[in-house]
Amino acid sequence: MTTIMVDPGPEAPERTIAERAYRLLRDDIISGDLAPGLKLKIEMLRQRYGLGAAPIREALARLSSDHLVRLEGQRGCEVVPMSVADARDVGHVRKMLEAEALRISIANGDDAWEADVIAAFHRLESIERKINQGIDDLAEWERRNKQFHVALVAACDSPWLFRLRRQVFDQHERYRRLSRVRTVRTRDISLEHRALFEAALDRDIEKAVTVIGAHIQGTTDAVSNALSTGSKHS
Amino acid sequence: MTTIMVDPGPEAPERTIAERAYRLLRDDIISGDLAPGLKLKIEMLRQRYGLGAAPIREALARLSSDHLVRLEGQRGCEVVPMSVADARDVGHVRKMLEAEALRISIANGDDAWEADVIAAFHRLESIERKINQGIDDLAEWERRNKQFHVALVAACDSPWLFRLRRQVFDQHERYRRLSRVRTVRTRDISLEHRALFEAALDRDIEKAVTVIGAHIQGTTDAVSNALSTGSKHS
DNA sequence: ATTTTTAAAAATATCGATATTTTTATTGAC
DNA sequence: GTCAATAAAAATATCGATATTTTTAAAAAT
Repeated sequence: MTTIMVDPGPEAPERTIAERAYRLLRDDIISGDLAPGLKLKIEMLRQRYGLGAAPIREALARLSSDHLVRLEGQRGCEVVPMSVADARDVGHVRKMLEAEALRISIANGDDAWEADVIAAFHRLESIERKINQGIDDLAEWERRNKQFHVALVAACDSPWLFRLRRQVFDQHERYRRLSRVRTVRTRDISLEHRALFEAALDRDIEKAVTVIGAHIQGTTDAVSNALSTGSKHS
Repeated sequence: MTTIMVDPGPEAPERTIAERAYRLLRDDIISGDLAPGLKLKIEMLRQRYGLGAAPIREALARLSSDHLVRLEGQRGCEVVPMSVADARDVGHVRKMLEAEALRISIANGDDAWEADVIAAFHRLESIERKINQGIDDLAEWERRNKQFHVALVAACDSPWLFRLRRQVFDQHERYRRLSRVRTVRTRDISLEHRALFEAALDRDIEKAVTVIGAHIQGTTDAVSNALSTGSKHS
């Protein structure tokens, strides 16, 4: 077992209320339950989560450095707004980070890494099959999709690359979720995942990088289409 | 004037005590006044800065997402430790981010950008001359060095790239400062800066990317030498 | 009918106090 | 003398209250 231990990221066990608040807010912002641009009033959040003001404030401070929340001097804070331009920017940067992380991971990955990738892929495939049959569990798909992508880069022995990749992945996820509400699924993402999976296990770095690039670009395009067409109504 | 407006980053005008605390702590961590690994006790910080506990806690929360401070559940927090491995990792990622940002910036930069780069370069050169003559103002050098590097990538129209670049630059700066205490200056950094400056104004993207890569690698090597030789004593 | 002033309401940022948890020190057992 | 259990001290996390600032609403003036 050589698969590298990377720091737990924001997913450590919750020892304090502040951590809990951080997780809750984070999830709700990424999922869109707290809409982009929404003013985050402390009292409102207190009621929503049943937590005290102090832990919530701390959580908001952390989220501001994650660029999910915007602090504004003496006038509270808001969920970071979303835009087509930002979606493209996030896509571009994510492409770069994923590509580099994937390069390193494929070069370093050992047996345990392969096993994890295989497992994650199968879990993802099985839910994608269900979804194609009409059974709708997007939340679970989101989870497994994330796990698959994490598994691919898990052997990247660069904590910094890993961290930044994660941050930008989350940003991208927010766009994916925002646009999925409005869009019809047109491309076959399962196919892209399979291509990615096979390239990774073949240790074909250039192929894998090309595929992940196309994959991310595809998502980015879908997102910016959905956003620019569907932004007036709704 | 096309030079792109990028968000102020963590350098907005200070409207609250929490922001002030953030800035103070941040500067002290990057400069090394608060040593790597140091336990940050609230009472200690209260005394040090003459601020209340609540704003300090908020600042620490923000810094934890910047990865300058490590929160640890129910047992306070500490300045993120430093290591040779981390220095190399930071160097590697910084190289990648600076290169890409520089590519975009050189491609986009207009007259105003050129003017700013020229100005920043001259400011940096003049202090480097002074330092070579023995006049020691490292703090000012650090400031101008940072400004020069910012000027180079100022026309990078990718807020995300800009933001991540800045974060990693700060991390790298912490290592530079830590190691400068112990090291004799051996390479001629002014020369590297001049090469970078000229390549940028010539719009020679590949050259500029090569030079910045070597520049960062040089710093990284100096840092990891200083750290691995001088780590026992001191 | 705007715009400006003034007053009221709301929301934020901060403080001081307290309950909990962790760390340190002490005692007692083997 | 080392280890475990216990007690004291220290430090953290959280709450409730308050002072400040911003926003909203109302009144007055041009």
